[in-house]
Amino acid sequence: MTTKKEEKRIRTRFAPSPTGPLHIGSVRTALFNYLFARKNRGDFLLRIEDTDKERSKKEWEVQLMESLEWFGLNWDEGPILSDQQKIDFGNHLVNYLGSHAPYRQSERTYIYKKYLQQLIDAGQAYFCFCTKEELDAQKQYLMSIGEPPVYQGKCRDLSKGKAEEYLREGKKCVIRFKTPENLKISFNDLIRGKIEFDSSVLGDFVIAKDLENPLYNFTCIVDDAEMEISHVIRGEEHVSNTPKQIVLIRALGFEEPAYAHLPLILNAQKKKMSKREGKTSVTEYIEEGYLAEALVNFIALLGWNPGTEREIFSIDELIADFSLNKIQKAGAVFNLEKLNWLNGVYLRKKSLKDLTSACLPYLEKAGFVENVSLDLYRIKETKEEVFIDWLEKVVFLYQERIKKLTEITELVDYFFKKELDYPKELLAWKQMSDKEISDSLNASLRIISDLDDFKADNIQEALFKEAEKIGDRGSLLWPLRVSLTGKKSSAGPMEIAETLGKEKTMERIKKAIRIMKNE
RNA sequence: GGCCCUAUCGUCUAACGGUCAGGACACCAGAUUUUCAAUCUGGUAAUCAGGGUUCGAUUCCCUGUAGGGUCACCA
Repeated sequence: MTTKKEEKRIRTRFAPSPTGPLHIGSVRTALFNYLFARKNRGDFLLRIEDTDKERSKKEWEVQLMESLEWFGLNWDEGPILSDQQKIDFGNHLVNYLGSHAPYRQSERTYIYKKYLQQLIDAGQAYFCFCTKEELDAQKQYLMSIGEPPVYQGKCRDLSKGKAEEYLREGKKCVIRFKTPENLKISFNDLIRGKIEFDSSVLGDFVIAKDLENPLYNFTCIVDDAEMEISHVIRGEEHVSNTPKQIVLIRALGFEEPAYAHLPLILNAQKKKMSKREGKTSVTEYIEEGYLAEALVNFIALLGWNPGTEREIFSIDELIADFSLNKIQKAGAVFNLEKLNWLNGVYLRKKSLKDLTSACLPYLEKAGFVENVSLDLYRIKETKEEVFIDWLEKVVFLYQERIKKLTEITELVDYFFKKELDYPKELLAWKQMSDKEISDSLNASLRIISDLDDFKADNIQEALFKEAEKIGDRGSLLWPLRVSLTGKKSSAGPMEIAETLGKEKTMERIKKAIRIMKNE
């Protein structure tokens, strides 16, 4: 005889509803489910909770899966893709999905119906014919006298005959669960410890609009049981749903999963992040040029810590170090500054090739270049053709300076413009007089025109030699740099000159000289 | 309002009941530098309050305070 419980396979799920873009908090929920499953060599499932037919849209479902793909959060199993889904999802996503389509609640109505009927037959659920107006008034009243605003059970003991009669008449109704009275429902939250509720605060809650239209709390527990989910890891806002789900689980004789409720991600006002203020959907962060690695690293550290002082983690390293008991109980403010820093770290880590290809869409969108053929681009304004290698040189100059991919366009715009537009005063380093500026620019022009091998090192050597005579590098380099970029801050002038090429460099210095002459 | 949860630098967080309360971001100063970054060095900055328990409390208990979540025929 063995008393040791058989090791249950770890199975988690991410269960979003396709009613909008993926929320940053949902990504963290997905990530933690993923990390926990991978860490324990278990399964990670995706379940689309689209029981709300009004609000659920296929477009959101597609976008949601694309976001998950972007983050690299792959799920393990699912039904076979239908022909309709292949059309809806598009080639790219179909290729990506392979055989792992997500579970969709809208396709599982027959399952819920079966269990719903079971509860009704057993007298554990009943039809309620109360009107919305009636219920609203009741709720108002209960709250005004400080009682929990729960259903008072008017239809609870309606006779079977009467209910059937109403049903036949086509009277509007819902299905309520007959919540056991005077019952303490407690569960052991893996993050928070024991949490207890009194069943009186639950009331006879609605579990379905009708047999064909079950509601969240019901579909959720049926699916979790059917899919043999071992750990339900979800946001803190679900704590109050848990006792409802537990009484349903018991009524249906299912096995209770383990629960872990994640602390919320808060905005700067310490409130639950909402769409109203700030960016909450991941698509916005993607568009702004945050990298998946950076976002994953950042989000993981929001409410979880490795127990060491390490800050940088790849997703595989997170899997290796992840554990639920290192998760924080209190909500965490989304700290954009730290995300920016982390993104910079990952941007600097990227190979130049990868970074450049990540920047290209932004450069094209800004109208700087257009793709001509494989590696060939055309600068839109000058019609000049450049190879990808050259674009890599441009990007390289700013690899250490960008925090987000969007920033690349304003940083490098001067490489793509025919004419630079800047005020004359910008050419002055400290208190330089007009004459000093002109002299400085002429000196740079002379030095550069004398140079044969136009490499940054050579340019620097020649320039520094001249600067020594003047005794001040700034008065030579600043005007030169501004003449090439039209900006008060940028990468170094020698590197820029090399990238620009001798001809353009000279053109721009000459232009600056003309500006000094007020021409 | 009822119920539930939470509380360490501005923010994310570390600290078997014994640490000088540690790290990271941000900020400030210095080094480097033509500028802006990057980089390096240093610095400012916290245990919500009051009671217990204990030789000793950030840590355990109670009360208060503050903040958050939730109270749908949404999920």
